[in-house]
Amino acid sequence: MNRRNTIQRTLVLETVNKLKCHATADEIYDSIVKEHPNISRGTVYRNLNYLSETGEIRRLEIPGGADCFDHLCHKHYHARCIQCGHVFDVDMEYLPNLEKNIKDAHGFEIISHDIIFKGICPECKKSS
Amino acid sequence: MNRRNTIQRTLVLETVNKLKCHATADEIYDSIVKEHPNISRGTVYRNLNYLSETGEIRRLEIPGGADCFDHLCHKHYHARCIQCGHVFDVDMEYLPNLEKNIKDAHGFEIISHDIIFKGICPECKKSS
DNA sequence: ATTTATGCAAACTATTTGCATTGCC
DNA sequence: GGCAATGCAAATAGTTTGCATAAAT
Repeated sequence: MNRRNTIQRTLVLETVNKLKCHATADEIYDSIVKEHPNISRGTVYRNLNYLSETGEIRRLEIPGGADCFDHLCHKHYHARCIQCGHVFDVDMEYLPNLEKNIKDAHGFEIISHDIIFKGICPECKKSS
Repeated sequence: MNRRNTIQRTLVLETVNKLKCHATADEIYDSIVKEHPNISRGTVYRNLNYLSETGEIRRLEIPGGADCFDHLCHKHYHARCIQCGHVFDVDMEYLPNLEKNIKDAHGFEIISHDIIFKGICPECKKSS
């Protein structure tokens, strides 16, 4: 299980860092293919999984949508438009103590938490 | 667009109420098929969508998993085991004021929010 | 030389949709 | 009778996987 730094791996990591936030696997793939037409979707997915596991990038699981990948930045929350599906960052303090509010976790060991706000984005509000 | 109360619709609603919480479309379908072998998966999905829209049941979008459907109960938060994928209720007060903590929503109109804790459930902790 | 990683295609999971038919109101 | 809803199957979206080949160490 020795890591091997392939061009493809490097490309995926660089592209996630370049796109900064909320890029889906497909967007990352699209961005890479432009320059490297031979890379395969499977490889992009495999590397996104690998890099999330090593902690080099962060995976954001979107309810009702495709997973997104972020470069490492401060933890923050998200809002998703229920109409267009777009994900936005929310300007709100991260609540590291939130997990202490749990009265009884029934033996569940908590590792992290996400807050996802749902609503209508400005764009969609305009066109409705 | 006049609602028509079919046997299938009634069955889906009753089954969601019976299973109480966190039943996936598939679990709901399985439960109904036992008694009514002719019902189709498509119909179950269509009715789950319909009943969520009318507000008769609640849809819970699970990041990285299948959507769940709840009968109407008090709002609460969830924890999902990153190993087995099971969803649990969390015994923690609902925070109706959470949305007020947002400093700048950039014109985003917030309708609701979810908090999802991630971690390892007691079962999976045992077997690792 | 070894063995991890790739490319490709096929498989898979969750869900939606087109269409002819059924059956509620 | 009219139109909403069904059953079925095919389509879709997102992602994973098996396998032979390529390439990093």
